[in-house]
Amino acid sequence: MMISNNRLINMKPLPLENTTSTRDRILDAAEELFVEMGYAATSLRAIAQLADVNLAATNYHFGSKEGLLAAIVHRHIHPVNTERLFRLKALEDSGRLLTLREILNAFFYPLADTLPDSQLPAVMGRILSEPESLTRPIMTEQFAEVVERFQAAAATVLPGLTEDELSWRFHLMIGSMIHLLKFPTPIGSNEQERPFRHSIEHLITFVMAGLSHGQGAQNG
Amino acid sequence: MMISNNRLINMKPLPLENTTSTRDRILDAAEELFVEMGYAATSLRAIAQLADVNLAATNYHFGSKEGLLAAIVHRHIHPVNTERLFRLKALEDSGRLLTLREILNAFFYPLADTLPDSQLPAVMGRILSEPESLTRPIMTEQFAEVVERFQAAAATVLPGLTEDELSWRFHLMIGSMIHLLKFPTPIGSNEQERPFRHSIEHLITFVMAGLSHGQGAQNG
DNA sequence: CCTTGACTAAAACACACGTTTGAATCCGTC
DNA sequence: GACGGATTCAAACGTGTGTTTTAGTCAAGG
Repeated sequence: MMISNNRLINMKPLPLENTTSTRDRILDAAEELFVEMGYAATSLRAIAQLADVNLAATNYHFGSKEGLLAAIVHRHIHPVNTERLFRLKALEDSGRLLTLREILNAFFYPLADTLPDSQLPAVMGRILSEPESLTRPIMTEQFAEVVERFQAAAATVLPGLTEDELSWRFHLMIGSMIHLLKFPTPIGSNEQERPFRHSIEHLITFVMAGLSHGQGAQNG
Repeated sequence: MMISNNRLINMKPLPLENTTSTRDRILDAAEELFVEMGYAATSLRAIAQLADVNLAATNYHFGSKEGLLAAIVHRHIHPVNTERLFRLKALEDSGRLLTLREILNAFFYPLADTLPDSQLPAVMGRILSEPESLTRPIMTEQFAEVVERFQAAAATVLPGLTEDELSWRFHLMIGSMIHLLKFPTPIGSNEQERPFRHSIEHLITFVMAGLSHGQGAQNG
């Protein structure tokens, strides 16, 4: 990703204009098209047209197409991860003995709570499904720390599991989560649309069973 | 997808040449590159070069880039689905009362058994993560029937679940499966490479707990 | 009022893409 | 050994891509 030569490209605090800024219109349009077509199949021209913005504006504001992607991811996932760590810290600071359910709540519910009605599920579901070469830098930068922290927390309430076994189960848990982001309701079901919280609830009970099976009493 | 004007494009029985045919070399090369770069980011020119084949050969043999993708999927998934249904039928014909474990075995193990040492996990993991517009026709054509059949079988051994609840759990199960195809071992773990059977075993115990929680005794 | 810097506009650049064409070559069959 | 369909080949077509350039607009500051 080339760095634009005259401007920091990523995290500029919004200038709080009364009308939507060019920069934000690009982010919104790009998001919509990435979800629909995938990253590679979405052209900057299509983004510029949908955002009603000049073609060069994207490269001006984000340096490159990849920089644009990074900005989209960051906008969605940064507040979620902040909230996740905040909730986990609150749990740990309570001094109580935690339950697995509490830990999973702290991990998953920020996906639904932090930016209500946001496009987060669709956006992240699609982006996390892009080829590894595109995904890996984003995954590691945005996720590694959080997953590690939560896996450590889970280890304390699942003392019967080896580290390897726990990482296997976490691995599969992440798979369920990504799939649910991409398809928030069962495919081919007549389930009507519901708040994402509802999907999260199914996810938590499912993975809680998967994480804790073979242990003693399931807490939570 | 355009149909080539002088040839059926998909299912020609291999001519059994002593040396690898052009058609097969294209399939092998395309597979490798699709896995690495994704569909959209892989050019026919790169495929032709890797396969040591003329650029026009792909369109000659498969009609279009999309036809090539369909042929790749079919080559991997058709024998697996055949084997899945065969094993399920064998179970059902036994007249016994089945266990959930038996049904899941019949569903998942063909992924590892049917084409030993094949590229199936990587290939399908990547392709199933492509944008929906590309994926959907493939999913429905190749998967709908099998999933429906197995979900019906699972319903008989999980009588305590509503149809909606079961489809939710199946939905999450498929997510774990796809993720496991894409990443056969936990990310960031020091787990060494193992046969795919080993990943499958983790998958089955994980989803078995997720599918059957809240039920009575877990059978299998 | 002029300057400055952030931003937008229009056009072009250089290149890669999927696909098509039409001739050349292979190869089993008559 | 010539015919004919199957396959391969080199070359080109038309289009779309991400990016860059150059000029222009606009609002605030000195």
